[in-house]
Amino acid sequence: MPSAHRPRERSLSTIYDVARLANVSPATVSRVLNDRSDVNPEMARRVRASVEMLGYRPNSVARNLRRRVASVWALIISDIENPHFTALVRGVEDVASSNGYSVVLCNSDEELGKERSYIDVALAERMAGVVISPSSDRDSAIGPLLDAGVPVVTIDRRLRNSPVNSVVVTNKKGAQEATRHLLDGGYRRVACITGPTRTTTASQRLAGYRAALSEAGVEHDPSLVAVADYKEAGGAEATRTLLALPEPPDALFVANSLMTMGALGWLTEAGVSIPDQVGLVGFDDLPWARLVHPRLTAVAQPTYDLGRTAAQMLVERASDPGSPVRGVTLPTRLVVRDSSLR
Amino acid sequence: MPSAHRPRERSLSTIYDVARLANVSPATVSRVLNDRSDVNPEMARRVRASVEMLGYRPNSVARNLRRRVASVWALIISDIENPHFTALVRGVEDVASSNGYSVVLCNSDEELGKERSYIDVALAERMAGVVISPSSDRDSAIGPLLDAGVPVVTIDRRLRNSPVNSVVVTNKKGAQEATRHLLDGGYRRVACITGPTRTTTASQRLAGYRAALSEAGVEHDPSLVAVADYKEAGGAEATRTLLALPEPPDALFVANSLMTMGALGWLTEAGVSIPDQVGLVGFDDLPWARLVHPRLTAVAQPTYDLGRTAAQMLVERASDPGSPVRGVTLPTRLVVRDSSLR
DNA sequence: GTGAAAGCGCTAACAC
DNA sequence: GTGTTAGCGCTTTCAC
Repeated sequence: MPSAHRPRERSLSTIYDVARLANVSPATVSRVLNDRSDVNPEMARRVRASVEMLGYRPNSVARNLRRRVASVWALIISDIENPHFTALVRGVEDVASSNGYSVVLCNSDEELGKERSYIDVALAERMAGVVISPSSDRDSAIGPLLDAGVPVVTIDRRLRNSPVNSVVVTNKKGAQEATRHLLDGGYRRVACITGPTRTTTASQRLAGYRAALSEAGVEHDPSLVAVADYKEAGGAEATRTLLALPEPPDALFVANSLMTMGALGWLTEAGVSIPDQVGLVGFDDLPWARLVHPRLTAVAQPTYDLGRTAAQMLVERASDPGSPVRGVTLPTRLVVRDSSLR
Repeated sequence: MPSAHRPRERSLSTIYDVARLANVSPATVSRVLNDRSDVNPEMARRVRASVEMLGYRPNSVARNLRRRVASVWALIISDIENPHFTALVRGVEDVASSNGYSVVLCNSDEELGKERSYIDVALAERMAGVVISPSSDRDSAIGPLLDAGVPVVTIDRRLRNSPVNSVVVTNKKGAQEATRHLLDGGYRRVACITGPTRTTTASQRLAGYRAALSEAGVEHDPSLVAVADYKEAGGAEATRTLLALPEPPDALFVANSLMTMGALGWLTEAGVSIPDQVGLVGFDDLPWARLVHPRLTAVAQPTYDLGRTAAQMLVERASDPGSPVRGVTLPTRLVVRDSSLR
């Protein structure tokens, strides 16, 4: 990792330049810039004029060093190409900006190494808070953040053994309803394609699938469970494997939208008719779910609220670091369309 | 904008703590941490052991203040929910990380105000570079970045009147091919739904559409051009308006994928048959384009390369600030599927 | 090769 | 109210 970091060429003006031009002390400039009331209006006017004239922009690096904390949050999501995660962003951003914070996004790509390096960045840059969808329920390295007293909230997924706030959805229940819906529709061999089992969403959705089977008195066939990577290609590959089974499934419950897209693509190209030969239900409802053929039945999640709630918990935690750890669970809703109705 | 920023509770160890424990000077610790060769191996060993023991993490804020530049890039994209922009991210990230930089994403949401505030953040945090898809070709406020000597590259879109590197695709040519394809297929009244005209992509794609019409000797009917917002709802609304025309179009060229999705959704719900009653071609090819019904004809873009190239130009610019301003244009490719073939 | 010391630009005591 | 001053944690001359 070469780092060709070199200082800037032109130098920006500092608070001292402004102070000199306005004929006041740097402290007064600082007071004006931070909207502190106890400044003579005439001085304040002069300061603002000087700021304008010099095109002065405060150096947050110096400010953060002095204040010991930046006014930026990191939002570390596990897959930038998954629309579910990008939809969360707005909810977080809205709450952040109304509380005076900026949000920077970091894409961990389901890789613990990248996740860790972004946690390092957040810590090293002294960011004011971190919202993270952890790539692993055990190995995510948020310890240093907690040690440093940085407010942390996990979103979409939980952490085991870590005392942090979290916002998730009813993963098990949603998966159970989806699977039950397939069984109720007369499908007999329902398979499940889930995600990396080190994520709580994957394990909970799998648990919901299993619960629906036993509730219906259907014997659980382990060969009908495939573990993939939450990505499109993984979903396609898992579908191929499942359909190649001696006794292939007649329905698929797929644990996220990208894998559902993969499954749908593979089935379509293989000429498997949906919902007749194979029924299909995915977790995550997205705009294109009603545009594909057949229109997809899916478990819808309140993504904006997920983001909003996580952000609110972060604000709460920042203002009262001693507040008890909470876990919020938001409801999912099964949206029935054509892919599961034969 | 309240800002409830308060200092951290627990305090992290500093370079002085490490120095004391290792029985060396802070300068030596700094040398070890920055991999400078001229340090006694035994001392280096002691330093590393102390770092380990204390769980010491360098404070980048202090480091950046001293070095006058951070090792982070800002990637300011205009719509986090547009898969085209999220696909760019990987290309930028890969090049960044192999050059020792981290990337933080900022979502400007096509709003100049948000864009400006993220530019402020990038500047205030002394970030090492900025890759931006400007929300406006004239009013984007990158001036302060250039004044400060921050390397800037625009991606996907260009800026008029600003001497900055840029990476774009053959917008006009791609749009022209798409429109020509519709005309060649026998469609006579081809409409165009474009994006905010203050973006170079929207104006170039519109220009390509017009070029194809005149090339084919088709008279240009201004009522067949709709300007929308590059978002799904806007595409649906524009489609509704166009189809309500006394002489409605028999084909649509739509300037981005989200609006194409909106158009497809509206047409489907209105019972308009594609491609028979109305032909449809979109700009941007996405995974779901082949899964929808009918399968979408689209102009494909080399998104990963777009990101990669922009990042490479940023590296180049950082190492040689005096290098001439360049504009790179990458090729698009028309992918013909069912939505345009009757 | 190593350490002492200055200083990056800001904020917050503290003195007036 | 306003100014003086110290210091946030690091890097980097400059002596040795």
